[in-house]
Amino acid sequence: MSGDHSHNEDQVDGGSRFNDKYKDKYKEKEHKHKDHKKDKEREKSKHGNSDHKDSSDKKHRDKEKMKHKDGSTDKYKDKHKEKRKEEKMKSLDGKVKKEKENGFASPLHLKSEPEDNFYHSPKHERSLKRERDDDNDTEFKPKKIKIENDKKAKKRKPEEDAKSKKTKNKKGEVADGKKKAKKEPEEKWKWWEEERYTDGVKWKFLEHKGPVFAPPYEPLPSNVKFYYDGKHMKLSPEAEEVATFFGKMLDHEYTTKDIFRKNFFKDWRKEMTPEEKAKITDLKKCDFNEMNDYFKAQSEARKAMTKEEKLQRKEENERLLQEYGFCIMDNHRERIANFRIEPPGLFRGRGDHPKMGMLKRRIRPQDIIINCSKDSKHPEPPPGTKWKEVRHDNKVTWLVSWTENIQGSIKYIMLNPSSRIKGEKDWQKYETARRLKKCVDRIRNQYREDWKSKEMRIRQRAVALYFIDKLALRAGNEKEEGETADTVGCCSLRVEHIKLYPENEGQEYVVEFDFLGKDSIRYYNKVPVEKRVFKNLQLFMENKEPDDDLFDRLNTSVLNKHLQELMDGLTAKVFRTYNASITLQQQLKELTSAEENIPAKILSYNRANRAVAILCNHQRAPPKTFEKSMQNLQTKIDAKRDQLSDAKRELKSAKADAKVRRDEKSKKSVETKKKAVQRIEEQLMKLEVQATDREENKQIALGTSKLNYLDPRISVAWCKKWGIPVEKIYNKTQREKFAWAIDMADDDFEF
DNA sequence: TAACTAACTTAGAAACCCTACG
DNA sequence: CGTAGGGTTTCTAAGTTAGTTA
Repeated sequence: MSGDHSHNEDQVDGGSRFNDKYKDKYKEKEHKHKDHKKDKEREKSKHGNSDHKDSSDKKHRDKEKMKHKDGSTDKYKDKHKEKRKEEKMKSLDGKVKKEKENGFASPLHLKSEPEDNFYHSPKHERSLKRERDDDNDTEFKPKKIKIENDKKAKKRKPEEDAKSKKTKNKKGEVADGKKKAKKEPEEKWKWWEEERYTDGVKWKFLEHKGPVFAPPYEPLPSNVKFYYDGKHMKLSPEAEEVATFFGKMLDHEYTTKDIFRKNFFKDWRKEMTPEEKAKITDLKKCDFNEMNDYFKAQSEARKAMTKEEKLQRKEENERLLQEYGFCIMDNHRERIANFRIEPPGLFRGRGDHPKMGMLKRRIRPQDIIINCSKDSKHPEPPPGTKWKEVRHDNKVTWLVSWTENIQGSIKYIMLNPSSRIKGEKDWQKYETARRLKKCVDRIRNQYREDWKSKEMRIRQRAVALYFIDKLALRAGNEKEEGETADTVGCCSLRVEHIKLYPENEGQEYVVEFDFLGKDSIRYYNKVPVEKRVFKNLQLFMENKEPDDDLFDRLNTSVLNKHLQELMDGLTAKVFRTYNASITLQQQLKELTSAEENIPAKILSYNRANRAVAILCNHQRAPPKTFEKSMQNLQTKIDAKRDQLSDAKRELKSAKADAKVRRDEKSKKSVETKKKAVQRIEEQLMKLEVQATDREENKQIALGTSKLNYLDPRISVAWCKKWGIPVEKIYNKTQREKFAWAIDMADDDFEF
């Protein structure tokens, strides 16, 4: 058997001696696996591999073997094989099925970042006045907030009005004691001009009103009936509530999926009375249609409400927002992101999620942990109830937490992205990425060196890092099989996810990636790689089954530990941030031309943004109405064209007329006509740009990168440089989130 | 060391709402 | 004035990362 392990050993062409210790360790781990099936599977695959003792394998093995001082093993990484195999048996076309229905198919290539300059990182590096080095620099002058300067005040006028309305309202807030403190300055607080906490403390004072619970269940009116096997059946309130969750979703594809139905039915039965349970044994015999109709009618009714009713609803919402949607954190009133507790319902996992359809139970006060300062006025639980706990932990940022019943994970209520606590973190994230910029050359040289390492784990680490850097892949943690959809990232890639082509379409050493990533979004890409990478991949894949891990000596923890050594604060995800931001900056430089008008410049911006979205594989399902809306737009364009030729014709005749008549009036008429033509031309151009933009955006989602990966200062600087109002790039919410960047970035900001 | 836990960021879909157009 | 449809907001799932525990 010992030989059977060989493929697991750390060894590379360099070869080395056999290592029995490792084998033992490996065995030990095996026994830790909870599932016996998995052990069996393990054995199976070992046998399978032993069959592959080809000469090259032998050669490697016999030569000096690379050792893994870390004693790393195959670890649990492949423990989940069995299930996957089973699934595959069931559906050979699993891939196709699993794929999201977003129509994504073709390899999207980032046109920029050509191979040849990949390792050249932009040189110019300059720091802004106010900037501080993210980690240790605290030499910030805590300026007191003053009036914003005129320019900005002007620019922000529209929202400012809205803002001040809000700030007025807040006077309603409790103003007791020293803590609550000084009246909020009416101007926007520039937290970025103040010093930060350094010691892991997130706040000194925190007060809030607790969460808003989901409204209690309202039983259906008696005329809305449920039928089982064609016969009316009155359900108990508990069973009825869960039934309505399903009834509401009848039009959704989920309800056609086997797993969803199975999970739902199982959980639903748990809520039934013994009688109901005895009777309702087959979901297919359940008729939820009246419920479905009822809820549809309800939403129609809501839409059809009178203005006053709508206004009333709005005001009620606003009241709730004012009361529960804000907290006081360190003397400032800050917006809470999700102050409403998630209502009960059926779990909607993405992709092929094994738990889809399970009942997400209602959260009650006794499930809730409150976090606030000791010296604050603690939120009251609803009458007759108790919180699970009230704690005062100022090393964390959340206000409320509870444990969710599907995955057993913890959910939190936290602050809005516009808040200081989120903003600082965001800013810091980009500063870390900028620090990476300074040393990325070194790191790239290093991993290129490591491709030649004698140690397998180092080679794997280096190749993985290359992918993360070049392709902006996610780190790829291991996941518990059967708990979530089968998706992967870089470190968890399996052999089946890549194909190697020594030569493909005229290019050498092409790797084809095809896997499901986060949210079960397909990643498909064909990329030429360096020869050494290619050879390494061949080596990593040797004697492995399709569902073996490509990087069996690597996981995210190992990788991140290594990265940490290369640069303080460096982790795998920093590469995504860095590459996204640097790409935007590069693309903006490349695509923006001074002569173009504003709409054209904005198109360029969107294209630069798009390059990033493609790099990060941010996709969306093409809107259902996409084709139609494209057509509509085309019709508009055609109409505009006609209008233009009409206007031109009129201009012509006006000109002719003016020539003959030579009077003021006809001259004027020419001028007007000229203007009209110009105006129409502009409109046409705008429409055409819009069409191009939309077409190019069909399956690409720009929002995610804009919100999470692109240093906003790059965009702000670009706007300032070209005289584009930031509003054209960022909507109100985005401007709130990026207020720090809008305030501090000048037109010469360099990422 | 690996498994587990906590905290926090990132993500696409769906719901909502506003506005331009007929 | 009604409405389509597109932008915005909300929702909550699904990741990453670091720290703790066994």
